[in-house]
Amino acid sequence: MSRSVKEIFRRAKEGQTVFIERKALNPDYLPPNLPFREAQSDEIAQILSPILKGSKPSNLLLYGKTGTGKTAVAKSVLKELEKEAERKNLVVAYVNTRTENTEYRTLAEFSKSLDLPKEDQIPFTGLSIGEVVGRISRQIKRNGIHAVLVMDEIDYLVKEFGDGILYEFTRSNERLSPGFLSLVGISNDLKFKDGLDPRVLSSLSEEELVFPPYTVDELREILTERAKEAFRPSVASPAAINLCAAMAGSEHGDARRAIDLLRIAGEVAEREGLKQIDDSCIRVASDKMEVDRVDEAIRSLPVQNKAILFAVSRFDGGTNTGELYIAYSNLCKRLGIETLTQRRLSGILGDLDLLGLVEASVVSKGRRGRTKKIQLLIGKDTLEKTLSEDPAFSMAS
DNA sequence: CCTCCACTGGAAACCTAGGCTC
DNA sequence: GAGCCTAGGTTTCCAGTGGAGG
Repeated sequence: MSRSVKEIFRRAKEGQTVFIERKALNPDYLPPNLPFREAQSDEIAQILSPILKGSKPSNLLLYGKTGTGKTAVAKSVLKELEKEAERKNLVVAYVNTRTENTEYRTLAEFSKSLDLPKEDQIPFTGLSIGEVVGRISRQIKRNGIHAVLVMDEIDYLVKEFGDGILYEFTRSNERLSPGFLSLVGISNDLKFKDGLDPRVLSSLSEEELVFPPYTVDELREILTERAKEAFRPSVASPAAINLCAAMAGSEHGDARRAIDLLRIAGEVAEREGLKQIDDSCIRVASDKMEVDRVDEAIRSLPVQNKAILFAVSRFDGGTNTGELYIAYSNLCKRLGIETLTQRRLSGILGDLDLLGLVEASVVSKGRRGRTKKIQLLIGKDTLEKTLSEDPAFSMAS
């Protein structure tokens, strides 16, 4: 072990590393230009441009699956917009509602960009949402601020807390005059509109823009560009980049995933002391990402779901609901945890299926009834290893 | 073509835990 | 603190069903 530690340090000292600029492959790195998103950038710029003449731009909604460049495009246009604006009362704010985690913190974060007077500062806690909205509105009105607020992962906010603050913001514009507030919502989920008040929806989606997934060819080009920044020359061969693009893109053109894959492959190569990323690095990286994903998915499961998953793993070659329920009940008794009903088990199986940990499909066996055919989709050993971390399972297996 | 199994999956009631208000 | 509200998870109840075997 100490030998490998020494080896690592020696390599680092000699600068014999594959990276020049590792952060070019970080998930939140904003590259100087965003290939294949020119159309979207232009359109957003077009929609927001009235603000430079002092009038209110339409609200805007951006849609697209993860890794289609929504956030990056939005951020880069805003950066440009800020540069362009000579007016001092232009405020551009970006908030990710998921990382802020609550309505209150989302608003508090926004308020930081508004430069509230001392007596109106938003404390960590203690105010009602209405009061916070009030202070923000007052400030916008008083100083005639022209504000653009980008709300990333807005679907999360709506799912967790409803459309209350969106409602406030979308209909408050008369009260803000001479200032105004334009909203740019970013969502992964097309369905989130269902839960919205129709008035909010129509106001929020005055303009809509859909981000299509990247094709494999596009991913390849994106990766090539990033690789040029991130790695020493010839570390990432075209063939390696091709493979990354193909592996990550086969599902749904997720650039984030592709970039992660390339970064991890680079880390693998570095660790192995290679000067080039080869196919095996990428496969190792891909496996690692998959294992991490599964691991994380299992770890964050509630006990009951874990127990059911464990029960499924007892059956090689699949099982069905009735059989599984018996096994599961016994397991619960053994572990000393509550036993849920069969109805519930059926529901949880559906969840596990959605997570891709288990395959559960309804089959009919004619006279012998209908049931779910259930199969474990992940390695038994990974599962057992991860589950054994949970104290409730220490004496299982 | 009908039966009838072994469940499925919808609907609604129930049961907490947590947060908020007074 | 008591009282109220809400959100999730769970249970209860039950009508519904694909298709092998009659």
